[in-house]
Amino acid sequence: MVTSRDVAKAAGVSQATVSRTLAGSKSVKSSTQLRVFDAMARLGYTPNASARAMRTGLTHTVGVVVEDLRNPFYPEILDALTANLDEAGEKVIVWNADHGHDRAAIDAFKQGAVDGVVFTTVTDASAPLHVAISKNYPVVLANRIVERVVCDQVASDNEGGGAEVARYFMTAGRTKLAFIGGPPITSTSRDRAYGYRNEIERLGGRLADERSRFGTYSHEFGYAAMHDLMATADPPDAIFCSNDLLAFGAVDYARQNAIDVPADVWIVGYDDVAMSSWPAYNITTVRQDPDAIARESVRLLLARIADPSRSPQSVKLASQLIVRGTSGPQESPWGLQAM
Amino acid sequence: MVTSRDVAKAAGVSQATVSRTLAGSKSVKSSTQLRVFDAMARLGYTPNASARAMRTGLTHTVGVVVEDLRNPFYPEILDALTANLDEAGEKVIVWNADHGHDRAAIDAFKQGAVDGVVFTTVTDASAPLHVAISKNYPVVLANRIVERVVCDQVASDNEGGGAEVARYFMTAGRTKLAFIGGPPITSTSRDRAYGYRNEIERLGGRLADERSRFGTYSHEFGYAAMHDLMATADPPDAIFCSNDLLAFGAVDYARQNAIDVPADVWIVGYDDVAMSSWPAYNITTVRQDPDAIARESVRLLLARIADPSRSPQSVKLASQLIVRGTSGPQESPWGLQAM
DNA sequence: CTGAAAGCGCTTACAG
DNA sequence: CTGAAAGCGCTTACAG
Repeated sequence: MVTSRDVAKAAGVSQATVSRTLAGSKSVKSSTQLRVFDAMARLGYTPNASARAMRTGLTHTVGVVVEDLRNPFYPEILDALTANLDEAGEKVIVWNADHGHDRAAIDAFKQGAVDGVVFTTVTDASAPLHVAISKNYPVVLANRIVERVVCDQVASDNEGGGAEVARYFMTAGRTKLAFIGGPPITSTSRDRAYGYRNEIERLGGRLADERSRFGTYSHEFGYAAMHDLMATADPPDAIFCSNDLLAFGAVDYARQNAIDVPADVWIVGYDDVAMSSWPAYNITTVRQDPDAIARESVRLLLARIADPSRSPQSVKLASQLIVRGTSGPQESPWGLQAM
Repeated sequence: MVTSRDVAKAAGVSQATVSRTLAGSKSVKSSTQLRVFDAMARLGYTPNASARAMRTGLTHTVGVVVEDLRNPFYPEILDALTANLDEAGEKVIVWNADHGHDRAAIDAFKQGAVDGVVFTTVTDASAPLHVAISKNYPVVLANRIVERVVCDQVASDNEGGGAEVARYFMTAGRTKLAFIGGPPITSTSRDRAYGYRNEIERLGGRLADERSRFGTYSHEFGYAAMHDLMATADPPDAIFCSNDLLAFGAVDYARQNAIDVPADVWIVGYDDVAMSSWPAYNITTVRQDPDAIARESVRLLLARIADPSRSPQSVKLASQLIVRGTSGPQESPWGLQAM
C-alpha cells in the first residue's frame, strides 16, 4: 500500500505537506504542490479511506435499504440512487431488507460505516427507522413515506396519481370501479387508494368495499384478486392496481379467462416499469420518475449529513397517467380472445 | 459515539481488556468478561469499523459490480449476492458499471475500502479487471467469465445449455435453426452460441450464418432481430435466444405479426427470470441458478481474501431446460392469433 | 490474567 | 510556507 509518507519521501517534503496538498490548501507553494502531485502520480497514491474516516468522522458512504428486487420498480429506484450517489462521490452500501437484515442500517451507523441512509421501503412498523430518528442519524425516506415521522421524505404524489385514475375512469363513464392494492401498511398502497376513493366520491361515484382488495405487491396477488373480483355477480368495469406487478397479474388472469381487456374491463397500473410498454402487456399506468425521486432524496440526505440540524422537508413529485392498451375505447390489443 | 474507552471506564478495566473481550480472547477471566459485556450492552457499544479496518487491514466489505439492472436477471444475481454476503457478515458496496464508473472498483481497492470484488459483467475488454489481477487484488468473476484471465470464475455451463437447446430442436425435427444473441464480446452470448452451433453440427444439422444474429441484450434487439429473421425468404422454424429479454422481444414481434408460436416457430430463451413463467410470455428457457452462482462466487472470494495465494478455480454450474408454451407440439398458448 | 504502549494512515492545530 | 506532533479508535505484542 502506498501511503502519504511514501509520497512525502519521494517528493522530499513532510507527510503533512502531502496531506495539505491533497486537501487543496492554498498555503502550499505551487512549486511544492507540483512535486507532490508528481510523486503521487508516480507512485499511484490514493488516500486510505479508513484513516480518513477516522480522522474526519465522514466515510463518504451512504447506505441504501431496498426490498423485493423481483418487483421491477426497485431495480429502477436502486439504479437511479446509485447513479446519483456515484455522481456525488459517495460509495453505496446496499442492504436487502428481504433477508431480514433489518438492523443492518443501525449497526452501520453505530460502527461509523455510513454517513447516512436512504430507506426505500419503510412502513410505520420499521423499527430501524424509529431508532435512526431517535438517535438523529441522517436518513431520508424515498418512495414509501411515513406521515408522522419527522425526517426528510420524498415520494410521488400518490394521492394525486390515484385521483387522476379516478377522474379518467369516471369521465369515461365507467361506474363499477375496483381497486387492487399491495400491503395496506405501505404508504404507496394507502395513498393511491385514498386519492382514488376520494376523487371517485367527489365526482359522485362509489368504490364498493367488496371491490377493494389489499394483499401483497406481487403478480400472484394481482392474478388472484382479479379472479375474485371477476367471479362476483356484478364484476367491475374498471380496476386500478396500485402497481404494475399487480396489473400484470390481473391482465394475465383476464387473458387466460376470456375476459376482454379493455372491452369488458379496464386495467390501470402504477409505476410504468419498462415492461409495461412491451407489447405483451402494453398497460395503461401512472408513471413515476425514479430518477427524480433518487435525485431529491440524495440532495436532501447530503444536505442533512452536512447540517444535521436543518429542518426536514417533504417532497412530492408529480406523476402522470400514460394511456395504453388496457383502457380506453380502442380495440383489444390482443385481438380475438377466443380461448 | 461510544468507544471502547467508555466501556473500559464503565467496566473498571483497561481499554485493552475491552478489546480482548470483544475478540473472544480466552485469556480474559470470565468474571471480567461478564462485567465488560454488561457495560457494552448498557452503553450500546459497537466497535468502530474504520479503526478496526485501519488496524487489521480488513474492512469486511466486498464490492459488487453490476450492469443493466433493467435486465431482470441482474437484480436476481444482485439479490443472491447480497443475501450470501450479508450472511457471511460482509457489507456490500454496489457499483453500476452503466454509469461509466469503471474505475470505481480499482479506486476502492487502493483506498482500502473493500477486501474483494465480485464482477458480474466483465468482458475481455474490462480494464479494471486486468488492473485488479495484475495487482493481485482478490476478485471473482460471476456469471460472465474471461477464459484467458487467471482468477476465480463462476458461471453456468453455458455451452452445455446451448447444446441442450440444440438437441431439443434437432430431436423434434426442427431443421431451420436460428440464434439471437447479445454482444459477442460477452462470454454468455459466445458460449451459448458455441455450444448450440457445435451440437447442431454434431447431430448433422446446420446453423446458417444468416440465421445467427448478435446485438445487445435487450427487448428491442430481440424484437428487431426477430423481424429480420422472419422477413427472409425461408424463415427459421426454431430460434434460440441467448437470454430471456431477447426472447420476450422475439415473442412480442411474433405476436404482433400473426406469427404463431410455437406452430410456426419455436422460441427458447435463457435465464428463466421470474416473468418467463408468467402467462403473458410463458416461454421455454434454460434455467440458471443465480443463488448457486452467488454462493460459489462468495465462497471463492472469501477464501481468496483469506489466502491470496491459493490457486484459482473455475466453477461451472449445470443449467436446465424448462419447456413451456413457446416450443413443443402443444397448441399456441395465446389461442387464435387472428390479428 | 491484565495494563501501558505502539502504531495503523490520515488531518489539522501549533510553532516557527 | 512548512514541519513536528497530537490524536481519531482500535489490536496486539510486550511486560509483569
